[in-house]
Amino acid sequence: MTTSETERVNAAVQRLRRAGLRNTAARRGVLDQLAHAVGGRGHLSVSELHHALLARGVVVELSTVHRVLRQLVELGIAHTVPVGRTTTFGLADDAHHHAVCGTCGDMRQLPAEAVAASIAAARAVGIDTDQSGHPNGVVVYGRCVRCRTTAR
Amino acid sequence: MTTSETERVNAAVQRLRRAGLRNTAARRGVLDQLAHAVGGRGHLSVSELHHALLARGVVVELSTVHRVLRQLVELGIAHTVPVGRTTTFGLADDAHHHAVCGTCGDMRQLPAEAVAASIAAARAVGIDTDQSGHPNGVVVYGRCVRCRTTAR
DNA sequence: ATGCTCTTGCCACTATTTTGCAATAGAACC
DNA sequence: GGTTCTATTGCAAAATAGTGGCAAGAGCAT
Repeated sequence: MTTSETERVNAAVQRLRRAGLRNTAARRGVLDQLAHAVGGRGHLSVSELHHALLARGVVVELSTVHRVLRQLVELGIAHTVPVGRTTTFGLADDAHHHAVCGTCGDMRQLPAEAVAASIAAARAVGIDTDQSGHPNGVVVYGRCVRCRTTAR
Repeated sequence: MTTSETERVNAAVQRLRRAGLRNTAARRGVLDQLAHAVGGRGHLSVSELHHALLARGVVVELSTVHRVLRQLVELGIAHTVPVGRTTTFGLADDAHHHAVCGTCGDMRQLPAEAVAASIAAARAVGIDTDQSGHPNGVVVYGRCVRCRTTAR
């Protein structure tokens, strides 16, 4: 884990503490994984997260991972992106949005500027994204190059 | 059902026929409901669709509704928008995108122009939405006015 | 070190979607 | 209209995802 990852996890733990939540192994583990994942695919499903934790020796129940993630989302520390019928989770500490391949689930980040017009259009019809916590943000569903060239 | 709704359903049935699929009561029923729903909330969940069909006297199994919807999506006749942990379905015959309240599930349509920049940004990172069928399009997740003022 | 209370494990349960297989029903052809 | 071929549906069972209760266990303020 790089120092930047450590810092992000620490910052998140501080926010938990301020919300009156304790610094437990399960929460640190989940935050570690999320911070680590940002380098790669960016987001993880609950079971990916769970397996990664077990592989690292952090023994937690799947239901606990669900509970931890739900709290992180409520506090705005993590955010969700639905991919197919699974929900994926990522750290929400820098403002970004997502482009997802609906076929393989691969995901890329989109900078806030790129989606500003969409957010403005949504606000114009009464849907506001300027709320901490809760699912919010822009998701563009499409297909990645690989899935476009491979099969149909 | 208005004539425009009938036309949309007929057009969809033609596409089914061209794809070698039969014109069955279940498929017509689902298409009717989807065309009818566009006037209101726009999208329906599988069980909303199922209940609506039964209420109209179209007796079909829930699993059949699932199968029909999957095919419609594969053919690009319908498209999906994930809302919480349920999937909602709508007709895809006019190009539109969605703004969704993550709290109550309420949904508004966004015109293609409004989200063009987001689509371009996604394409720039390798995710292309110009594919018929399969989940595609822009979804803005936020909160509607009612859910913003009510509670937190 | 103690005690208060948040957290977790464990487990049962709901909700949603998928699948195999036999029976049924489109539609092309006679 | 009747026949035939095969896609489609009903049925039922199972896979997948997430939730909720409760007692045991673990943070953390003192």
